[in-house]
Formats: sequence, structure tokens, C-alpha cells
Amino acid sequence: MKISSIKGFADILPGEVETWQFVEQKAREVFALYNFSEIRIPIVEKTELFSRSLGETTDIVEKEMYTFPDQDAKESLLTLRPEGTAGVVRAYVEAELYKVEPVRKLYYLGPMFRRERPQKGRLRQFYQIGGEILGRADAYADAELLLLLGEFFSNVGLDGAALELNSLGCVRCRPAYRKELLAFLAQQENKLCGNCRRRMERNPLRVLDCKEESCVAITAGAPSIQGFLCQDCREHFETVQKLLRETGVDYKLNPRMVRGLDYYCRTTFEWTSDRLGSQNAVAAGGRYDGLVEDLGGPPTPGVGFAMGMERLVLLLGTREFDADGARPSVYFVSVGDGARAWAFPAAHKLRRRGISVEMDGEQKSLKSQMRRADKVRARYVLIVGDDELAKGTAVLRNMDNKEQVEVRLDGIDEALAERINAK
RNA sequence: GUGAGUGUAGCUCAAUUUGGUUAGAGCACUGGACUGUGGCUCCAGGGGUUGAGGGUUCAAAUCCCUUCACUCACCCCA
Repeated sequence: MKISSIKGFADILPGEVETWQFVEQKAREVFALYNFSEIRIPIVEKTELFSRSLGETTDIVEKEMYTFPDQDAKESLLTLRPEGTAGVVRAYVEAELYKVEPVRKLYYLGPMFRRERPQKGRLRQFYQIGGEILGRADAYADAELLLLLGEFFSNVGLDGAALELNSLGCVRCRPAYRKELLAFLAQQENKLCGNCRRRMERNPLRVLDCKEESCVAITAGAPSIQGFLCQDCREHFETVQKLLRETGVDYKLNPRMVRGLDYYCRTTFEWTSDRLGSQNAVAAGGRYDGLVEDLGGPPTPGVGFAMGMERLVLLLGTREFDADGARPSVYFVSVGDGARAWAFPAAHKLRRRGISVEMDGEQKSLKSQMRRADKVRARYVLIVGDDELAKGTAVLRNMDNKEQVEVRLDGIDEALAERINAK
């Protein structure tokens, strides 16, 4: 009976993993450029961390988390992290990072878990790269994060992603808007779809995001959050936009954009692509000024984003990345037991000098060993047979230009090292 | 959680409409032509419980039922 991977959990195999490595490397580069430090946090946390930070009534907390009791303490529930921000903030508070330096720019990358029905660009274990700026309330922080993302997308060669912006207001001004919106929706409640009627109770802002045609028509006339922003929120949002314009970042305002997590306030954003099917957000995030305090830290503003790696990889495609690193420098072809006995320790010596060597251990025909060498794209082949061994020589063949020379086995590692490093 | 579509060799697909000998092809793999020299060419070979289980039938990849998996969409999100 074969065992298969479980639904929504995928392997990333050679041929595809190179794209992932490329993306990760570019991400580390851009984070370094903006002075972010990496943080590594656990994959499992207390359930309470997520229910408290994301919001009890969000879909994630209500039905998508992998939650289980710990072995010895049945009362304590654990959860596979469904997102990264909660853990980062928890760590920030727990290690009291704010005491030494309240402003922290952190990034993480790794797997997240949500038990949803898999589809294009959506898995149950999925990977995110995220960045957070903690301790800064100024609009420059928001804009910096957006610039970083734009820079990253251009560095990995992603085009066609569009940025949408909105402001959700803050604890001071959002309630008034919410009330107004609710009053508006209540007037036409019977014309809204069933979903939206449910949304009115949980999160009325979500109704704005409905794709149902009738709902879109109704909400077209709904009051806009923009009109309700308090002075501070309005100025903040205007500054963010001004900074984007000044740095030449294209964006579109989308007053209907709503985020799914309760902790967001003020600036929210989403980078989308129309090539992703229905899960079109490749990166998204926003400000979460109350979160640190909610999790037991001092009042500390924050802003962050998360990016879906499989979605990004989907967009980049498995294009050919320069696989030179995977090319062995030398392939040892040995004919005869004596030759093989010589080849094994010789390969070891070369590898210790930093030269990649592949060898055939099966003593197949010369032809098949050559084919193998060609398949793994070896630069050189060193052919050693018992005849050569007796003479103390070997044949070194350049696989790219077919030139081959006879070389002495004495000091072969030096000779090879020289030749290969010269290349 | 709901709906639809698809499951045949490692991969891409034929044969399913109209049930009928031994389920084919290309690519890939292994070997040979070339007895110690890769790619190209030619030849040969290995590889299948037709996703699984049950049913109908003289006969099932093909028809029916069940189940599983995958995919896409709803929902939601990155």
C-alpha cells in the first residue's frame, strides 16, 4: 500500500525548487537592503494567540485552523500557525525587543497552515514571506514596506501585478462608519444575497467585497469609508499616497477592499495579478496599531505584509534558472575494479578541495557511463581504465568542446583543481 | 463545507461516442549498432491491477453504483 501525501500538502520537487530558492534569495537581498532582520518563530503556538489576534469570528479562526490538544496537558490547545504576524508580535513582546530598540524591522519565511479546500494558488500548507515594521506609526513606514515589495517584484522579474490601496480608519473613526454602513445596508437588506445578510452581523465591511452582481449594485451607493476617516487617519493615508507618487509607484485606490483579519487598521493594501485565477492576491497586508498591546506589550504601532510563495512561483513559472551550480565539474568514468578502487578516494580528495565530482559506482559500460556524464552535464570526464592505471595516467575529456588529453595520475587533484578553477 | 470536471505506462495522450482477440504511440528509461568515448540516427527491450471496490454482460478501459484522488469554482484568503 503506497502512502501518499495528504490533501493540500505538496512536495516541491527538483526542477521547481530552484525557483523557490531564487525567490528566497531575492527576498533576503531586498530585506537586507531595507535593513530588516530575519526572525524564526515556531510553527506551533497556543491556539489562544491566533484566536485573540486574528479575531474570534474570522473564517480562519472559526473553521480553518489545525488545532489539537497537547499530549500531556489536555486543556492547552495548540495550533499550526495560519499566518505569521501573530507569532512575530508574540516573540517581540515575549523577548521584550522593544526595550532595547522599540523600532524593529523583521522578516520571516516559512510554511503556514489553513484547512481550506485546495485550488489554484491555495494549499493547506503554504509558504509565506512576510515583513513587519514594529514601533513606527508614521506613514513613511507604510510606504517603505510598499516600496520594498515593489522592488522585490521587479527584482524577481514579476510584471503585471497591480497595487490596490485603502484605509480602514482606526478605532476612533471606524465605529462611526460601521454604524452608518450598517444603517444603509439595513434599508436594502432584503435585496442582499444570503451571504451578505450573514456578513452584516459579523463584519459588515465585507459586504463591500461581495462579487454578487445585485450586491455590487446596491453597495455602489453605500457610504465610503473615505468620508469618515478622522483627521489623523486622513493625513496618514494622504501621506502614504504622496510618498508613493513621489517615488513613482503606481497604485489604485479601492475603497471596497477589506481585509479578512480583525487586527488591521488604517492602511491596507493588496498586490494582485489577473493571471492567478480566483485567488488573485500575491501579497497583502496593512497596519495593525493595536495588536502589540492586545498581546500584552506596550502600545506599539505596526505595519506588515505577507506574500504567498506558491502564487509568486506560479506567476514566475518554472523558467530555466541558471543551473550551473548543479553542474558537476568532473565525472569519473572507471573501467575495471582497480580503476573504481582508485576513483573513489580520488573523488573524495577533489571534493575536499571544493570541486564537485560525480562518479559511477556500478561499473556499467563505458558508453553508459559517458551517457550518464552527459546527462548530469558534467564539464569534464576523467576516464580511468586498468590500462591507464598501470601506466599511471588517465584521459581527461572536456565535454563541451570534446578535447581530451592524457594526464598523470600523480597530483591529479592539483591538475584538475587548476584546470577547473581557471574556467 | 457546497458544486462541477477529470482519473489509461515515469510524462503527454490514443482506444470510451457504437462493450468484442494480446490496451497502443511519442517522449523518458535500459541495452545494442560503435567489443574503451556523450549529444544525432537506427534497432531492440523493460514498464499497466485502465485510481480502487462492487454490479450488469458470453465479454468492461468503455455501461451502472459506491468510494478515493486530483483540478477548477463558490466561500475565504497570501
